[in-house]
Amino acid sequence: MLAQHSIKPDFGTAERESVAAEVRGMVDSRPNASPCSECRLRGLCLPTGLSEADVRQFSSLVFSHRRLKQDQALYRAGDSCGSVYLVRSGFIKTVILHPDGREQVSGFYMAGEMLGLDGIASGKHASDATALTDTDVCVVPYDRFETLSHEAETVQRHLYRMLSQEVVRKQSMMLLLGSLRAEERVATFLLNLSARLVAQGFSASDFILRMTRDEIGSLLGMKLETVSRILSKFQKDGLLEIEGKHVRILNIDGLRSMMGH
Amino acid sequence: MLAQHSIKPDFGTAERESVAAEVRGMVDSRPNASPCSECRLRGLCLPTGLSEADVRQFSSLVFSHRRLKQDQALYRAGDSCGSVYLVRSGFIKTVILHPDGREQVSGFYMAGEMLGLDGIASGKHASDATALTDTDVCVVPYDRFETLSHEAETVQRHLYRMLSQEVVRKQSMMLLLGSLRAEERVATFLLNLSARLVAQGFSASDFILRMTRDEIGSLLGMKLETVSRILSKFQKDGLLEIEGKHVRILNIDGLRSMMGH
DNA sequence: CGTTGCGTTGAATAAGGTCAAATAGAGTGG
DNA sequence: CCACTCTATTTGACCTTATTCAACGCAACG
Repeated sequence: MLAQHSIKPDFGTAERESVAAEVRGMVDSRPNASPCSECRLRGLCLPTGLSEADVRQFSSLVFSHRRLKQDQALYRAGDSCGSVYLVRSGFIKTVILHPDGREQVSGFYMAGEMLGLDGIASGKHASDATALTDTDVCVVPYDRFETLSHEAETVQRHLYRMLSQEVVRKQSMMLLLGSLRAEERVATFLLNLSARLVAQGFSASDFILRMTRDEIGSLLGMKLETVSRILSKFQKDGLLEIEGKHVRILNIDGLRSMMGH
Repeated sequence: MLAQHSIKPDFGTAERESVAAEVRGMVDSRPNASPCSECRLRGLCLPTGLSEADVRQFSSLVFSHRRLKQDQALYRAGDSCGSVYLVRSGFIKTVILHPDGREQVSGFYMAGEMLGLDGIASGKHASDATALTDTDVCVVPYDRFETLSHEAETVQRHLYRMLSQEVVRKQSMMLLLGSLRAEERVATFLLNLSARLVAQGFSASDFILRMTRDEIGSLLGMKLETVSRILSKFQKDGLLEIEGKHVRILNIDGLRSMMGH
């Protein structure tokens, strides 16, 4: 019932300051080092079919890059929010807080994925974002989206799409949390993770979990023991091999069939 | 385990056609009858502090109005989506579908609230939207948002905000579904409904549920029997009176204290 | 009136949570 | 390099919560 993800005691308070605040304070400390046109993730975070001019305009939106060490916060709930973020490399989790102190992982974000979209509505972030591994993000102040949009319709539409896509994703999570049983949730989670890793050119069947059982359980609305038991069961059933955080899917169709009834 | 909200057998196939398709076919059958500047919901669906010119521009976005009878669909999952909708009066539920046939209510929408935002990403609606009562909506083709945005930054920003707000709402639902117990969920639901009714000028403590126990349960990730039992318990505990769909909250603080352990 | 959908309630059951113990691993300081 | 510490993970036994199954009441409606 208590907060599950307590702050590591070995962080000094300075270290715990969220980076977002830091970034907002900067004028232009890190001009766009590598333009989007040369980024290997271009196909992931930019819409396909952009003209060179469009890409240049999008590139101009990227205010700076930001490096996070493992366990460092990108932003915290309540921080004033002027930017959205694109993950370049690494892994980030976002966590929502219930007034009574309970908290829940609301998403994991990997290369090419955009986060921070929940902060636009109120100007304050509605969740914490924390790096699960050393992570590199592009910082995109969204007022630039708004002003640039006058010139670049394609870029503007892209943000609309990203926002809508996030609604769709959260909606699927609602379905998962409200209608699927524990085994179905875990199978869905693994296959979703696998598919997203494939989009980055990694193996669909052999990967490392960057989060703990507790964090997986928190996202899926179940206890860590349940996650562990289900992973063990999947292994016993020959669907996958799991050794700590290393997953190898042995029977992807079998796993798929666990997703629905 | 089967689909819970089966189509009423007394609907003919023509009747079941979603209205969205119909609307898209129209050129301009119902020019904006009542401009936004005169709408009593202006404070709800428009950002405050808009200039008269801004309001006029927003008003020009509203393509047409649409009247739905109870149980009629506004759109269905898979329908191609060119508009978002603002509820003028009445009550709409949206339902997400799992590939295996299960379905779940993803939201209820009342006057002043915007729906259909999940369709922007892919150009196809990701859910069904069905009227729970006779309902009147404003149809806002969002390509107009995109083109008009060139002139009206405020209006454009408004859509960003609405989209982001929807992300926040879905996120709160994730927290509810993943971390709250059944009683907490029902209490949260009732108080949320109450607050939204207040925004429309209705009583906070005395209102009619426009949805069935099954639909409430579906939104909250529990069975209709559980909803019924919990409402009865709340009544027994003197928190509220319930008689069918008529709710009267007797102890709003008591109910609030049910939300968080 | 019979039918049908909605709601309530009770009893039995199953799914997942809680508690506890044991093990494995990673990182630390000596 | 080793002992120590801390955290993550696994697994078992038991318990709680919500689901399932079933019966029944009620109101609307053809």
